[in-house]
Formats: sequence, structure tokens, C-alpha cells
Amino acid sequence: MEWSVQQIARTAGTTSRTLRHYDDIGLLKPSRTGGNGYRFYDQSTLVRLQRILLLRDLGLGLPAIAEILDHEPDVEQALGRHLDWLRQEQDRLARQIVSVRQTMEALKDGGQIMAEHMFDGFDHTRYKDEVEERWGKDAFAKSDAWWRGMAPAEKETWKQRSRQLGSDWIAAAESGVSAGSAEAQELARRQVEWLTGIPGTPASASAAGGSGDVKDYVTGLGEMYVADPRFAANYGGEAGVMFVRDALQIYAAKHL
Amino acid sequence: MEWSVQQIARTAGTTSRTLRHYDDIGLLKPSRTGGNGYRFYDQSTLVRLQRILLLRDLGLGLPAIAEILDHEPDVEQALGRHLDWLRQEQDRLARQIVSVRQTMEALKDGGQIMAEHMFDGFDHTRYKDEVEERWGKDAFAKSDAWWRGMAPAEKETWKQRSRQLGSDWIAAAESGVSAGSAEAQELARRQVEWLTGIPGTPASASAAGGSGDVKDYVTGLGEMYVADPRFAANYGGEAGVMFVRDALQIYAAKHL
DNA sequence: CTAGAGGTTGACGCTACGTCAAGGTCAAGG
DNA sequence: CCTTGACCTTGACGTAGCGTCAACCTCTAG
Repeated sequence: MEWSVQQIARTAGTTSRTLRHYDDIGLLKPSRTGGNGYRFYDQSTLVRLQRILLLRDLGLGLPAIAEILDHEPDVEQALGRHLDWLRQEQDRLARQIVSVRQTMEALKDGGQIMAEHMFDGFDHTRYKDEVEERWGKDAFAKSDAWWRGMAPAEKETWKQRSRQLGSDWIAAAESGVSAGSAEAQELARRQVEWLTGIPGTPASASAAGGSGDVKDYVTGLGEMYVADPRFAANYGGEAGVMFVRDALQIYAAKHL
Repeated sequence: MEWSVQQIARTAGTTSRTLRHYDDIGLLKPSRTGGNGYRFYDQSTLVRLQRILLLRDLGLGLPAIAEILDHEPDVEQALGRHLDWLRQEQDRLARQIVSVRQTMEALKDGGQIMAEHMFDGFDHTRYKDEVEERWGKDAFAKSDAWWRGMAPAEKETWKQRSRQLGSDWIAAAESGVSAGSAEAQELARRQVEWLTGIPGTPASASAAGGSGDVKDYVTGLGEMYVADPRFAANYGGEAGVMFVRDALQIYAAKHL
């Protein structure tokens, strides 16, 4: 008993194109090929096809399926790995769903937010809670008022400096220089200088006088960067933030 | 102020290749192109890039992103649609996870299961609960014993008939003939004949005598096919099962 | 003999870039 | 002036799994 492509395709619930594809990649060869090139399939190939389709429905890729069918003992191990992969995908989707909903809420709160902050990589309000908790409500209020009072052009310049600092840090970290190098220390100096411009922080308060607070503040900042995953994204991954932290620590010990 | 590809790429946290791609597809054109072909970007293009990357991180496709950025009012609607899509994907993954785990458990229970039933498209035990609930435990026990007592070759023949019937139904449904046509009615006859071979069903009990039960049974069978999504898969989708149901109903009314 | 159904082999299309390959451009140093 | 090295350019292939023509045989039934 043997069948043509269409017959097999209908029986198994797939298409002839799929069968030709499986033939091409060597996943499922016809049991016989006629002199006219026609493909014919028998029972054993049909069974193999149905195994393939079952595994495919479970979400496995064709190479993985070939692996399983050719080395049967690995089947449970392979399924286990696939299960892990499926769970990872679900987690990823869960995170994306949260992000999308947060974005939508932010857009509802004020359409302006989008144009001004949400989409330009410098969301000043996003850190409200942390700033308040760390440095007091007063600090955030001052800082916020300062920001809102700024002209758009000034804002742009400010944001630009922030971004430039970030990318310079990344470039330095990737270049492989040490955290104590002159290059890194210069960046640390710029970072502190930049911080001095933000009102409500110990750095700005002591811009003139200079107190021991600043040292702790700068050192603590580095630790905070490392602990908070959002900063990792801005400083080129985990290695990047650790580089920033070390550079700031060394700078604080030497100069503050 | 303008920057080169690499500078923009580092600032925004992406690669120059991505920028060239966005240029190619028209998603993000450089603000200026030098006589030497070099791409240069300014502040506004940088902002646009950052919007693009934000939306990309939310999982949107590039065409969707272009849509949003070019017709801003649609942004929340677009995000809503995207959210729906993300949820659907999560559901799909959830179903796959369940399937994979079931398969793994089935493989643990008896490695034989795989070779004999699980993978050959005729999982006789899969319907145990439904069969018991519908026709009583006795019916399932009989049916199961009958199946287990069969020689492999006989089993193959039986499964073959089942598959052949399935694909013939699909072919008939797709050919566009009506449920009352001679072709469909012949299939219905074969289906009833096939059912007669399974012990423990009203169809087999009355194979000789013929009682009113059979009519109800066959009619009910059609309804069950329609209600159960697993059958839809075997009969070429929703339209397919409806065709089968109608054909069986007409046949039962005429001949039983 | 001629449809018509069904078969074949290419080959492009789709997502979003990664990854060579081959070759200009530009600033700095010998 | 020439070289080196960093940075830029335009192709073009590869990826996963087929869908979808296109152009062209083959077989069967009327």
C-alpha cells in the first residue's frame, strides 16, 4: 500500500509543499520515487510523518525533531529542554505585556508625557519614588521644579550631556582600560560635575564648600547603578555598570 | 550638532547595521548624507530612533512602529492591538507547555506507549474518560480489550481505514458537494459500517437486529464531532465537521 | 484528442538584522 | 608623501518554515 503526496498530505493534515520541504531537508524521504519523479509514501513513512507533525505542534524546530527521531533515547531530555525554552518565552512575553501596559497608562495620564519624556530616553519622572525615598521628598520637589522650569533648548542640552556621558562610559568600558586609568577618572570627574548641576543632591549642595557627604554620595551612587537593572541598560550591561562603579569609587577616594 | 552612525548607535544602544537597515526600509532616514555617502544624524532623528527602539522593545514589528510614528493619534489603539496579540501568544505557549508535559508523562508511564499509540495518530486511550462517561465503563473496557487483543497487522489495517475515512471526508467537504449528495451519503454509510466494527457501542450491539438506538447514536456522534475541537482537526476544520455532521444526520434519518 | 486534476522543479517572499567581503575616506604619525 | 588604523560605504548571503506563483510534465476519463 502506498500513496501519493496529496493523499498523504490530506491523511496527515498537512500540505504537499510541506512534504516536499521535508524531502528537501532530509527530514522525511518518500519510500519510493517513480521514474517520473513522483513521490510515493508507505505506512512507515506515514508514521514518521505523524510523529514529525506531533512534535511540530509541540513547538519544536525541524532540526530538533530530526534529532529526536534519529536518536530516540534522547526524547525526554529534548522535550525537557524544549519545556524550559517555552517557559522562557512565556516570561519574556509576560515582561513585554507589563511594559506595554505601563506605557499605555503613562500615555493616558498625560498625552504630553509621551512627547516630552516617555519617548526621548530621559524620563525624569520615572525615578520619582526612588529619589524621594533616598534623598527625601524635598529633594525630588526641588529637582522636579528645576527641571520643569527649564527651557526646551536647555533641556535638550542637558539630556544631550547625559546621553553623551553614558555613551562615553560604554566606549571606555569596551576599550578595556582600567577603572583607575586617566581616561576613566576623567569620566568620573565629568560625572560628578554633571551631578553638581542637579539641585537637591548632596553634590550640588556642597558644590562650593565640599563636605564628606559628597564622597559617600558618589560612592553610593555607583552601588546603586550596579543594583538597579535599568542602569545596566544605560551603561552597556553588567560589566559596564561595574566599570562605572569602580571608577567612581576610585575617584571619590582620591579627590573628595 | 550631528553625529556619525557609530556615535548614534552607541548613544542609543544599537548597532550601525541596524541604522543602515532602518535607512533601507525608510523607517529612519539620516538627517544628512555627506558627498561620500556617510550618514549623519541630528537631535530629531536621535529622538525618533529612541522612540523606535522603545516600541521595538515592547515587541512591535517595524511596519507597526512606522505606522505609529507617522500617525501618532493611533498609538494607544495600536498598543492595545499589540497587547491582544501578546496575550494570544501567551495562551498558545501555555497550551504547548501543557501538551509537552502530557507527552512527557505519557512517555514515562510506559515507553511503549510512544511507539504504539502516542505517535501514530491513533491514540486509542486518549478518549478513555469521554468514552466511559458517555457509554459506561463497561463499554470502554470491552472496546479496550478488543483493541489490545488485535494483532499488529490488524491494528494497522484498522487505523488505515480510520485515516482513509477521515481524508475522504475532507476531500468530499472541500469538493463542495452537498451533505445529501450520493458521495457524502456513501461516506456516511462507510462511517456507520466502520463504527459497527467497534464493540461496546450501540452500533455494534445492533449490527444484526437494528434498533432505534443506532439512529440516536449516529446523530449524536455528529454533534459530538462538532463540539469537540479535536475532531475538527481530523476533519479539515470547522466547516469539515459540520459537513460530516449534516451528512450523518441525513443518513440516519433515511436509513436507520 | 483534449480537458482537468495532480505531479515536478526552481525561485522569490517574509522578519530583522548578523556577518563577511571588498573597497573608499579621513586624521594622525614617521 | 606614505602608511596605518579607525570608520564609512554598498552588496549579498543566511536565518525558519513553508506559501505562492511560474512554467512545464503526466496520467486518467470522456
